[in-house]
Amino acid sequence: MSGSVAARICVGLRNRADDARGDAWAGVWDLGEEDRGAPVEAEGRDTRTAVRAWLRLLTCTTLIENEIRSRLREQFDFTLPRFDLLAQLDKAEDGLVLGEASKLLMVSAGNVTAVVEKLLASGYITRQPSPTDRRVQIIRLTHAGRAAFRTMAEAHHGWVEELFAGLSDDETTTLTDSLARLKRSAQSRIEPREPSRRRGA
Amino acid sequence: MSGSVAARICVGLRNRADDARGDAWAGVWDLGEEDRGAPVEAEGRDTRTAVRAWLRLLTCTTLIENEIRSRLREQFDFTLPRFDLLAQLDKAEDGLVLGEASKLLMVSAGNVTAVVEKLLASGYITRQPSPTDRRVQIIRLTHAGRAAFRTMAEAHHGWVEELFAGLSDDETTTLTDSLARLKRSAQSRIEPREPSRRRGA
DNA sequence: CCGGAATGATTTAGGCTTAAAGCATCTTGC
DNA sequence: GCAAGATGCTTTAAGCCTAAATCATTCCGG
Repeated sequence: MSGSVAARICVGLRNRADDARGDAWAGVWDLGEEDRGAPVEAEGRDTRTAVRAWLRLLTCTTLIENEIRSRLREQFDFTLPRFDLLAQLDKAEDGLVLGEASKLLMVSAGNVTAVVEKLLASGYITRQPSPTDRRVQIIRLTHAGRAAFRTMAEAHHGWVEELFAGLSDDETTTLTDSLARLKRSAQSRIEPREPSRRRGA
Repeated sequence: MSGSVAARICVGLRNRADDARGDAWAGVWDLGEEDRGAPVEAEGRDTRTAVRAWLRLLTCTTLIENEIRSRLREQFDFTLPRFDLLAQLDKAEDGLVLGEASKLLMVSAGNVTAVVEKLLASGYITRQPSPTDRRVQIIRLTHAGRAAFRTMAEAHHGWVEELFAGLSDDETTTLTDSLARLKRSAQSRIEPREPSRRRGA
């Protein structure tokens, strides 16, 4: 996510804009009572509920992602996109086709090309064309890449546990289940986007 | 989020890397049984549970964020970071100091400067130094900016509801509450980062 | 008052990200 | 065979994002 956060409430504090890291967060959560033309429907089906959930989802993710990105940079001088790609490769026993990586990471194909270039330069992966289809490029972890990833992954694991430590196991599991349903909900409502036709349609 | 997703399972499909949009998602969710040196602790306190939750959180957010970004671009030719900044300004009755915007959006100060520049160019906001402190810059919505934001926000609202439509109100509310606790958990474990001292300490 | 420190914003260098265009290769229908 | 289209990757232009350096201003202790 190159995270970005939409729409939270927090007015003012004009003459002392600091201490936001401490307590200004407190009031940030309520959606206030502005009702910018989003009418409550007759039967009372939520309007606002979903938006509130989305904003919290986005804030949590951005918060945690920024922290992980920052620790990864400070402790390993490594970037999150590269780590993410290594993670995918660590799980794919016989390497990944670039297009697969693009889908798994939910980023564009051009982006994968760029990140791969960096990882090649550091010697963490290899890239070779498929023997059966010369359009296809297959990337694989090197030994050095796997070792580096394992080290970072262990730290990463610990960081995540630390950041989630305020939630019980049950609560975490419940959250995970809700998110699975949310993912299905969103996924089913996103029509597969056409890959940009050349001419005509 | 400049979204980026770490560590999911999904091996193979070497010779037909398509259809990932349909069903390849199905298996993507399990964390498999690789136990890369992350030992289950004696008393059975979770290890893995938190990481699984984090990965789902990240995937859900990236999925939804990408979709919203894409619709915003297609339907309004607008970017998400700019929309997010307008959203903050729409809620701040008497404008925002740049530093406040930076904290609310959880992005760096330099980034805010860049996005502000763009919004100034489109005439959606104004920027003026504070009368009491000439270091401080205050940004405000113009009428055009507010109108444009309200139009986009209404669409945005609808998109979010649509994407969450598979969850009941109760489930959505529960999710929101869990995320509030998660945010507190993470927040309390992130030490405020020093703003880079000049010389020495 | 004055100098050092803190604060707020901008600039800079580097990296990630996308959409769209382009190139190479493969597939398909005939 | 072969042309038309599909597919896989790379390139390009533009924009987002960060950390660190820099500049301007304010604050504070003396």
